[in-house]
Amino acid sequence: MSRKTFQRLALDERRQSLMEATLTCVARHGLDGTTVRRITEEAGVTPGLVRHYFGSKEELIKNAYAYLIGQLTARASESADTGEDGPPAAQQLRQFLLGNLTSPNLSEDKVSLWATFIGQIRHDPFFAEIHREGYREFLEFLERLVEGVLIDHGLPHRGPQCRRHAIAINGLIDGLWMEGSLNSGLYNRAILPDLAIEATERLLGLPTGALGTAGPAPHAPAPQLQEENAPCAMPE
Amino acid sequence: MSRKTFQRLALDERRQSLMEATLTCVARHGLDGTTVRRITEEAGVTPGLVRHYFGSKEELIKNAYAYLIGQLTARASESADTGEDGPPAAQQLRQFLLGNLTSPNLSEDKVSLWATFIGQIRHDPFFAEIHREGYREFLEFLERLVEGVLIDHGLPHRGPQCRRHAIAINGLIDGLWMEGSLNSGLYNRAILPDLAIEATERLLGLPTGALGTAGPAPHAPAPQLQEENAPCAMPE
DNA sequence: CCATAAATTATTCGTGCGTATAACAGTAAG
DNA sequence: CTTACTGTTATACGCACGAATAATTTATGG
Repeated sequence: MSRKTFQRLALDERRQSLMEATLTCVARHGLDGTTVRRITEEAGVTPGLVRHYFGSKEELIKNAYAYLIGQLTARASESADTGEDGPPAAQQLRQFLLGNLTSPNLSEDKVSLWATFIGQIRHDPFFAEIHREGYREFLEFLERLVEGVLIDHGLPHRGPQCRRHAIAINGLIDGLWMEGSLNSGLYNRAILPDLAIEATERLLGLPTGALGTAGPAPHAPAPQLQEENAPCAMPE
Repeated sequence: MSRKTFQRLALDERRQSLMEATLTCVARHGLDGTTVRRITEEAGVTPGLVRHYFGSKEELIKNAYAYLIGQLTARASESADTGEDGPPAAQQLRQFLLGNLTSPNLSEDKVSLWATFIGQIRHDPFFAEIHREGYREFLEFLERLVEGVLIDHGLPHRGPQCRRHAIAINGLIDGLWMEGSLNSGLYNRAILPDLAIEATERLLGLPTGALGTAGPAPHAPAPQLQEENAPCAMPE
């Protein structure tokens, strides 16, 4: 009987690989079905490595959650690129909405992971802190976009008003993202981007079409009603 | 050493007691921290009863989830009483929004439970079905309220339009409910009812105040900013 | 008041878990 | 080529879990 051959990976690579395997397991089997043995099998290593790199299973899971939230918020923010001379605020906001309500962020895996961890907030302050930070970042980013759009349209844009708008739009995005990702089959999820854009226009008191209601993007064909981007594990 | 004395309970009482103990455990310790021993200790009985009444732990948890969703949707619908000669549609919609964004539905325990079970939808069709049914009921109820309000204001109220509005408002409610219940501390959750009412007015194109923006209810004093309805287990 | 059935407890069993430890192997420096 | 280091594997331990079974108590009906 020979010993398993193995590769030595750089510290960060191995850690990342284990965290991603953890997320895959949680998405696939839930937190209760996520065992050290399964995680390490998914990552192609042996259980001992969890202790070596993270000290305990619990610590690994916490790190994996922080890793996930980092991905989600980063991707959401990047979808609307706010450079020095970037696109006008309206288009940034539009892209932000689109980025949150289309693949890959609109995914059953992601919402499943997200919900599972939300359920932990109550019992562990660490999860609460990570969530809180991610939410704050999301909200402040959205608030800035809203302010820009209001200014461009000559609408009142005092701080508290922008914040209220951001809270409402954020709620709208969250709710649509969840139900859309879960895809109960009560409506075609492809209608969500347009629906959110139109709703945001009304919430902000913008004229219809101010955010470019028609179609998914300036260029790119209208999406056929794809079922689910099926074999999408938990990529980078 | 004497044997524990016990009470014989009616079938439904015992089942309900076990389901409530299960929800308490899941809210407090998460699904992974919910064991048969803990559940039955919470209910004041011995582990054998789970097998006796539900066959297995898994079956008990599924029943508890269905029980929870039944409570949530029932309470949400009842908050806006739609009787034969009930209040006008606007006030019903207003009460519906209030009912979802104030205690007891706005609760960290409830959202924690809800999220935990959402995380199971992906791996078990039973959970998916329960969720789907609850969501459908919620959405259709909301759609009817929206239609009533639009009619009263002489606005267009074709079916597809009502549905789109209902989807958006439902998303708004869900999102605000979640973040409000989690109470990240980024804003006072007491602003949510007003915020939601104002946002709904804008979404539907109603004149400001059409849903009675000011104050929480026709009669009843404005709520002081209570922190959390603290020792609130998981009552009926 | 007794007999019968059902509800509940007490105890046991096997399994899979997280973790700890020791042996091994890939890597890099001298 | 050798040596030291550490990433990695292999194995074992103790414990808590879900489930099953047997024993006992409560309630019910004649």
